[in-house]
Amino acid sequence: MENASTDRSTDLEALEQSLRQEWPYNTSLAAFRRAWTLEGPQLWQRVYDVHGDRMQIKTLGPALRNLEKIFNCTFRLANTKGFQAMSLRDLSRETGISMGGLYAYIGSKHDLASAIEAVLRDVIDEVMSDLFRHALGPYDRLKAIIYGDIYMNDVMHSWYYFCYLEAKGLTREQRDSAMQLELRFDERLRDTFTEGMEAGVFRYDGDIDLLATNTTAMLQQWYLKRWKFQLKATSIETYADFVFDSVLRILGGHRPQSERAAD
Amino acid sequence: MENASTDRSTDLEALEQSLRQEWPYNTSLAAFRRAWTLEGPQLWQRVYDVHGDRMQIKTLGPALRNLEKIFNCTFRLANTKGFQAMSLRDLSRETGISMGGLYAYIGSKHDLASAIEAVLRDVIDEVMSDLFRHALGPYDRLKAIIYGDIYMNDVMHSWYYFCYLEAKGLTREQRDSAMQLELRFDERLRDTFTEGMEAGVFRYDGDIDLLATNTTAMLQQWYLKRWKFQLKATSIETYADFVFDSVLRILGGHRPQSERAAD
DNA sequence: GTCTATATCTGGATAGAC
DNA sequence: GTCTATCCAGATATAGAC
Repeated sequence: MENASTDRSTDLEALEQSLRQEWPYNTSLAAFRRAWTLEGPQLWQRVYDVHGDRMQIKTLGPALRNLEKIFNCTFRLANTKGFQAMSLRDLSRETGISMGGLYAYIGSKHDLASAIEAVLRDVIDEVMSDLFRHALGPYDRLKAIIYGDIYMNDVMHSWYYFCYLEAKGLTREQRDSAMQLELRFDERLRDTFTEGMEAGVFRYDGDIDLLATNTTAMLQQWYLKRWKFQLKATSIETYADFVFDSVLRILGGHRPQSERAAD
Repeated sequence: MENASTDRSTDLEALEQSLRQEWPYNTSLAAFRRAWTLEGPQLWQRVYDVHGDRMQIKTLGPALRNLEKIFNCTFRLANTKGFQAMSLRDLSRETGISMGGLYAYIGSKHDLASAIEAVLRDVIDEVMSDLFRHALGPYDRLKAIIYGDIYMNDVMHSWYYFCYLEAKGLTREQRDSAMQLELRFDERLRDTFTEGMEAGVFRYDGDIDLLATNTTAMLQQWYLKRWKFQLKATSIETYADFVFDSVLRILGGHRPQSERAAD
């Protein structure tokens, strides 16, 4: 991933460059997708990186090709009839891979669900780490969180939807980590609110923890209520604008002069 | 149900009496529970009314006693491991009723899920019909919807949670009705907003449909994110106040003089 | 690396005794 | 009205050929 350097000196460099600038990936869904390539071969490569050690197949060519088939068909089946209700025979038929073949890619049915959760966490962690590595003012930070998260929800829709609805099938550890991840996201929102209030950008005398919690909930709607948005033909930009606008209205916030930059 | 008269003349009477008054059941959770008795024997009687024709047992005594066991254990099992993952042998062990015994109360495993959905719909319909039979001003109507819905979510928590997460296991018809019910709820919120704007009680220039949609989402949080509210020890009154306050802030609304009544 | 064939078991559902 | 015993479809998982 070119966007997420793990090298310390590069981190510092990026951090300085980005001071007082907008997060560069939230200007549009198209820009986000171009920057983060969470689709196509790079996605399946990531799946292989995370899950490869549990596979018998080591040749990259067929591995990536079949991982794509297996995961995509799992989403199609699980997100309509449910993961428990989906049999591996269903999956075999749908992918065109035999039963025996499937087991060269997954250790067990549960392993498959587990891998999906692990890959999604990996992606979220990478994108959010990058977002918080940029030093943004509270207004731009809030904007980056909201737009970035909705874009990510959109690109990784099947993954989020699966993890939300099949959480009960995961291990205790995985459920706990998922809860921790959500709590951490809430905290980051809350800290952004607090920071903005201290800076005089927001003024709000209500319950700031609950506001963070419910902002998270509004963001999750983009993958949880897809049927409704499709029915009403609501575009992703419309929805992201709406969420941002709603939170600002509650917070009593407007973009401060000091944060006006490239945008 | 004493609260939901189907008699027309009584309807009109209640309607006149309630003009310009608050909905009488949203003053506190305790008041709501006292008025609507959605627990105990009356609840199982309702289950029997809705689902009884599919049962072999016709004697009311054991019927109510075992229905309570079966449904409560189903909630405990399904809401932890999932309905599909729960076997009827699990349910048999948990209830203390034999496999054969269970089948005297349900036609099939799927029937059980189906009955849960049907009973919940019945309750929602009854409570909401009553709410909208009262002629309230837009401010009080909004308050009644928000508090009433959260109270109902709380009392019927297991039922809501089950229906939300096991929706995929239901028939196409049932899923469609559930979606219709939610859309109708959104519409009623939206109409309340519109009415309030026309009356000058609210002023809002944003997307009113999305606001209704996301208000519904905030209300659903009370049963979807119970783990978070328990963790943070958020009381139901605190949460209901917060949601009402947030929507009012977005709408730019305050309680008008004209709607001040008994409260 | 992929397939066929098969072992093994679990779960839903029913028959019939009490 | 409730239980025991049993049937059998369908599920996961593996062995071993190609």
